[in-house]
Amino acid sequence: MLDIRFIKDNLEAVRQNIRDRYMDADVDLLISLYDKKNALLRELEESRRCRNENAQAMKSNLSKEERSIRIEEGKRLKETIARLEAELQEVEAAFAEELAKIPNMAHPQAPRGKEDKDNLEVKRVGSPTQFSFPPKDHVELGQSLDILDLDTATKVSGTKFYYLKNEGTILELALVRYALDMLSKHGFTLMTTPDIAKTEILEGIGFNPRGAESNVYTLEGEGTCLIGTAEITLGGYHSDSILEKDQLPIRYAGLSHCFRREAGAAGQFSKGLYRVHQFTKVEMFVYCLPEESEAIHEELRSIEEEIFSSLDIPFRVVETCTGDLGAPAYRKWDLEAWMPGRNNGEWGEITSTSNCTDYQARRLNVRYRDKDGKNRFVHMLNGTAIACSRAIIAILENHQQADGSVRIPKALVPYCGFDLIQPRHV
RNA sequence: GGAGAGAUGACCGAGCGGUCGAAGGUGCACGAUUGGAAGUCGUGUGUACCCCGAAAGGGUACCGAGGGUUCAAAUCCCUCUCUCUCCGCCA
Repeated sequence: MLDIRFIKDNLEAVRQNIRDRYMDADVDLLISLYDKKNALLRELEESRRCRNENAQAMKSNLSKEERSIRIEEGKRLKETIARLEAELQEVEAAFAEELAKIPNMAHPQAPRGKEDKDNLEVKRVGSPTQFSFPPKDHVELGQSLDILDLDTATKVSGTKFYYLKNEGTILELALVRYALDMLSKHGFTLMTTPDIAKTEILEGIGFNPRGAESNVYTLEGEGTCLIGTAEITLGGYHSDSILEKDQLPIRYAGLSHCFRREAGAAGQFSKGLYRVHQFTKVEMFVYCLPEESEAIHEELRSIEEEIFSSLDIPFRVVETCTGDLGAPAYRKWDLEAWMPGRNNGEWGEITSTSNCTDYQARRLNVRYRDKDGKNRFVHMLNGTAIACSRAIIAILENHQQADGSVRIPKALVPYCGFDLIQPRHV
């Protein structure tokens, strides 16, 4: 969330930002709730002050009559306070709800636009793979290599689930280990995180677990959810704490499963492994000082580039437009890999890195102590190292050969223990 | 899952209806003493929100969390969470 005082001081900028993001939030309602809340708070505090004064006065020796007058006064105040407290609670809840709808401010350079087609290509590494034969898509390849089983997963678990088999299983583990080794070299602390988190943590990160369009699986009667990304568990790790300034930046690499409902995703490209309900991901997460977050954001992007360059996968980098940023992000870059099997060759998102500045830290209450002794909110950033399912698509489709086999990228061979996957079915 | 013990400020630890934002100690900061250091002495030392303001200042809340009793709760009652010990179960 944003700081209400920042909003008050920058009303027009906040309104413009909401328009730029094509979001639905009512700043004027928010401000009127804030003013109402404060008026009630003042009234309540005044009543409490009277109550304390009254109680204080009763410590001394009083006559019977005086004492009973005081007690009556106390009873009256008690009722007033109870009434005001109930009213305040209501207004505060409404205020919090509106405040949560206000998105983070956007980086001045973020392209203004509504949808992903308005994203700005900023860089290309490699060029779309050329084939001397008609390339297959990863679903076909996965079946002929006998490393992927979608049909049985549909029977057992439903659509958008999958089994990895044989070399597919190894390939996923190899990707995980490869990413973890690389992040370890870059100074990240490795973690395997829970796959479940409390609703309040989800909300702090900026997810809305409830509501019809929610992408989150909630667990019945638990107040918990299946996580959609380890960003949640890594961002919640230091909630309600004050970090030492000299321990920043903190870099975590989190391995977790990710669960997404993907309800209403029918119209979007969803063949095979691209849009699934469960996948495995290694996520980068950084807590840092405000003044270093922009540089660290670049660092996260360059690590993502390093990973996919070293896997010999052609990709481009796009800067996400305002309408596609999502509420918590100040700035976001996506890496899109070339996917030869997708609509006869298309770019498809494989990673994403966001600088969320202090938007998440404010709600999760993650601070550090500054030189002047003041507690300030940290900046929080996240980025995908490897999302296994999509990385597997990119590897299979780009590294397929005329005989139907798939070459394992050199960097991954030591992790796989094989350099080629050969067809089992014809 | 069952039985018991506990949760107080940066830390240790007292308090067990009104004199408690909270004794005492440790730590930390500043000052004095010293050639310097140790030591000693003195002073200060939480967070959040609201009001006012140039600054100073004032108010409210916070003693694991939530609810209750009372004119008044760290203190009494209820519920929950967490930690520790023992038992059970288990990968």
